[in-house]
Amino acid sequence: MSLALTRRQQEIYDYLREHLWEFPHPPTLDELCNALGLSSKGSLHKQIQALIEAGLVEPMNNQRRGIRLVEEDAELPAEDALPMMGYIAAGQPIEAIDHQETVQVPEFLRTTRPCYVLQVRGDSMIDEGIMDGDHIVIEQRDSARNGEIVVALVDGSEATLKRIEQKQGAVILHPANPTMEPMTFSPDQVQIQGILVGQMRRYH
Amino acid sequence: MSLALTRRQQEIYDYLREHLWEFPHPPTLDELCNALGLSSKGSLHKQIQALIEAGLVEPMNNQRRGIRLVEEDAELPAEDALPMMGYIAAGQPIEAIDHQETVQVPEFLRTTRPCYVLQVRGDSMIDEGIMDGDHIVIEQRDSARNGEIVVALVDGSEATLKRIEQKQGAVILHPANPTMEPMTFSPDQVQIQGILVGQMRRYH
DNA sequence: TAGAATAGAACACCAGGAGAACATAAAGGA
DNA sequence: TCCTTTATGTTCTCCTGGTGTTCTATTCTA
Repeated sequence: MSLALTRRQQEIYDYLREHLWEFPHPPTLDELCNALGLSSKGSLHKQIQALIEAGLVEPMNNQRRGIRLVEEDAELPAEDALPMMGYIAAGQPIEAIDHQETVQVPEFLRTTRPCYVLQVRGDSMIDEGIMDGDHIVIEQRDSARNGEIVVALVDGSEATLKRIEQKQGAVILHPANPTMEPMTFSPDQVQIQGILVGQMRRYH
Repeated sequence: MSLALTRRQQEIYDYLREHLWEFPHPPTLDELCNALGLSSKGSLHKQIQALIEAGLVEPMNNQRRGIRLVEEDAELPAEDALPMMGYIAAGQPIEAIDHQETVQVPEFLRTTRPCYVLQVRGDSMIDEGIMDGDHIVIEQRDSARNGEIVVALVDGSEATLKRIEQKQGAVILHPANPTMEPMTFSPDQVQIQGILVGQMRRYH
């Protein structure tokens, strides 16, 4: 298979892959025409037909609202996927997500030890360039060196992402946000769950 | 097959291998002429024809789908690798790196269009959470919507990473650093080279 | 001097678009 | 149950411009 697509066919296919999910129902030809700036569904139908013959779109035999992409068959074995554990917001427990989810993480953003991914909520680390919505890669560990950014569980309930400073008999957690104050705890109040090793953000 | 290439044919082939990926679609003869500084597609066609006969370029028999290289079924280091083009520091040309280098980029940090990776030098976008040393993923484009963060070439020499605002007859580039001022240019001073679609940082 | 490369014009060809007409399925209504 | 309406997919034809192809004359270069 895999006939060579013309440029326009490629464009339309790209568009479908990018925007198809936005439609509440699979779109009609007219709706797609509208979205693509065409004024003749006949023309679009011809293009779609080509994509069907190329095996990229499921054939729709007179079905209505029948435009669907064929399943990306191969679930990538995803050698480079790490589990997405949930959301971390300063001062709250990590909010786990129910269904198993994974996130692709390039090799250089992780370590050789077990890692997992969290998504950040809130701006408590904004001065470190970690923003609301960022994905962060955490290496699983129960101890840290001073100056590392850690996921810490305070009093067994609140999870936070903070820079850590450990002294004799005290643990100080420094947020990276000028509107927040460092907080001091006794070592047995603070349980380290991992340290920050990578961060990713998408802009689109 | 495997006729000896003339010098010019070799040059063109080298160019294709190096720059073909930059085109959003396989380029037409006219586009390639433009890119190569030729003014006659007839001439280019003869050269391309020779490359086709040598088995290096996919034949296009009156089909209009642009110039494609035949599949180098060889290497392709990783499906998810993008070329690392060099360093970008506000106010300086992009510093290209000589040797070919690639960076692993997870799928959700890029788009379906051609992308590449730069490494940031300096703090000009620090309020956007983009810090010195970060890897950024750029989608190759020559236009942008207002509010997008772009790689812009100013006066043909200085490259910067800034949020763009385009008005009638003026382009304003907003740095995300309180110590720097927005700068206004005329549209023909500013050439957009791509838009920011992803960002990565390592902490170890 | 011969082959390579370029410019430029002219040509051939079809992808892609518009739009109309038709076919068919879903939804109602009587 | 049958007919009508409506929404939507399908199939046409026609046309245009973009795009590949071919040719010839000219310049470049070894």
